[in-house]
Amino acid sequence: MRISELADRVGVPTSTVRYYERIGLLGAPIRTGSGYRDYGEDSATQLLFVHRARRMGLSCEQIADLLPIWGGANCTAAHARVIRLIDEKQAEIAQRIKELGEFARQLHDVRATLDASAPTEACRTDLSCCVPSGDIHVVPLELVTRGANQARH
Amino acid sequence: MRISELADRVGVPTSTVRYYERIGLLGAPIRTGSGYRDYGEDSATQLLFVHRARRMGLSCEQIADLLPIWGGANCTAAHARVIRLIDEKQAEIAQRIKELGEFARQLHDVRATLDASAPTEACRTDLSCCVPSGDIHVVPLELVTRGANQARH
DNA sequence: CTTGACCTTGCATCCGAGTTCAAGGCCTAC
DNA sequence: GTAGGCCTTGAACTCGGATGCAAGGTCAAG
Repeated sequence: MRISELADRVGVPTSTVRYYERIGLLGAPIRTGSGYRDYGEDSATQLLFVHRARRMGLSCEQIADLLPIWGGANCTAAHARVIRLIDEKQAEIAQRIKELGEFARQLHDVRATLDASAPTEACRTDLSCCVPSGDIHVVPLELVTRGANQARH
Repeated sequence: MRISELADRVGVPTSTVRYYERIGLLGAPIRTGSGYRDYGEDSATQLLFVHRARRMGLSCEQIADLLPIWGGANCTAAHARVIRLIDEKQAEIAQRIKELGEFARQLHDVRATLDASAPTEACRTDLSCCVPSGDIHVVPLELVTRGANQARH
């Protein structure tokens, strides 16, 4: 398939596809006789992975670290290293989720205060909600998600 | 307190403090006779909030949207708008948490495969783990966190 | 055989979020 | 009173992650 079809399927501009190829996040595809890039299904799968990973907040460099998993090159040597990388990424993700949960709880508290009190009174809540004293407990995911659903309907 | 003390307490460089003032994330403080910035406790509290929010992945623009909560200016008029903003932020956060959870699950699957199989065999797992077919279920937070703990010990 | 949509390359530009620099003023200790 | 450390400003610079542009090649329809 040509570059625009690939780009459309994954939902990125063609300029981004070329950029990812340039920085090594997407392998160079074969070319047609006239020099056009010609992609297969594997490219779509990989590009989708890269695109998703970017949306999760991983940097291009971090994604490049993860890609050898599917590269196949230098496979045996890379095995232990790749496992360690995955563990690190998972720890990072867990940390991010935890902090996001805390932040959501803070916002939830502010909202509750605003909701319950007269406008004029609520405005001077003085940031104390932002600097929680004592231990912070992780918000149960379902609680956060429920808040989101309320917001949408 | 002077700028370097404020910056040290919150853990950002002074250049960042001036930058936040410039783009409106931190109010301009009073000045000493000689023109030095002179901050009070409120500034420290607000700067801490901004710094935390940045670390959660909110953009400066998003943070600027949230700040009126504590601004006090134009209070009554802003009340409903601020509640809506909080709901939106919570929805965004919930979405981020959900996607991060999905991504963590994918990594978890890849890791399990690598762990269980011979290196040479695992290397050709062909990305199918990245494009889950069917519905994706949110990873329970505790599961993700457990993975992180395993990684650390 | 032309029109219009698509493709190629390299290079320049943009954006957010800071960081660094230059040129100079303040302040405290010695 | 001068050295060294902190402060001021505005402007320029950095960096990651793209995006856009110019100048030209390809290709299918009419």
